[in-house]
Amino acid sequence: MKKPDVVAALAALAQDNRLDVFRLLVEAGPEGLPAGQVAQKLALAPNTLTFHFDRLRDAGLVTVRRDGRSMIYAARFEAMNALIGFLTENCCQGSQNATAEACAPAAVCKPARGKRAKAEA
Amino acid sequence: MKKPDVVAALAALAQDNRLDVFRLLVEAGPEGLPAGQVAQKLALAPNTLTFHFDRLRDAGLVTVRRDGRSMIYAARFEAMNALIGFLTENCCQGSQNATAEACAPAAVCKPARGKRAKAEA
DNA sequence: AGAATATTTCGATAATCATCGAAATATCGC
DNA sequence: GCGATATTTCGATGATTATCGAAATATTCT
Repeated sequence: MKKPDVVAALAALAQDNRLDVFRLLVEAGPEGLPAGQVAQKLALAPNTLTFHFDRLRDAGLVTVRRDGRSMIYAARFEAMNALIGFLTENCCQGSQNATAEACAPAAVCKPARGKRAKAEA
Repeated sequence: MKKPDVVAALAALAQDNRLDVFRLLVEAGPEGLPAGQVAQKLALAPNTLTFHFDRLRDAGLVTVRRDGRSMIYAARFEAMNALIGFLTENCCQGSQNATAEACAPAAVCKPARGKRAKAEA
């Protein structure tokens, strides 16, 4: 993943509603969700949602396909992993220098099936 | 790490120059770097750089301390790890559903001392 | 074809952002 | 205290952003 793509992905996720949208799609899994369902769950105007979907799509974080009159959006886990990979490699090293804090090793993409532990907030 | 903090951190990193600044600080390690040195390495005007530092600082991604007439900025690895943790937990699950692509497990904060492998681009 | 549903496109608007030049502040060495 | 160095503050500016209402497009059903 090259830097411009990383910046684009970060920018796409750096917005309240968009982060919610993406998280919802992640939770929904590879099947994805129809735009309307996302709009309803997050209480977003359909045109505003289109705006956000476009940005997530431009950043390569989601895909769309049509199903009847619905548009089904789905998270691209591949892209998300590439992003995390970049951040990990480029923005989280030097940890062995760190004093006490810092760098609790953690696995990327843990199984976490059953309604994960509410994620703290 | 709560969602607003996550959004703030993502926004802070979602800018070309700022991502460079942060990466430089990460590379520099906990010791940090004087503002002037960062300005020089990245060819940024000092006032512009202050602007970016402020944003990184508001997002909790860097710290400052004064040393003589220099201001020394340093990356907060702790915050970076929290961010990666959030993304991993909240935005990278459902992987076991994923078909082939997706979710190559990787360690957060690998040692990576000797001038890491150029990071692809 | 015509009504209904799902989503997108268009145009406008207020807010935030990145950058700049000029001036201010803090610290050092003399 | 004075000149020099390092960085920040201030004010302005053009660009991008998120949201909205209204209209357009696509698809299904009858």
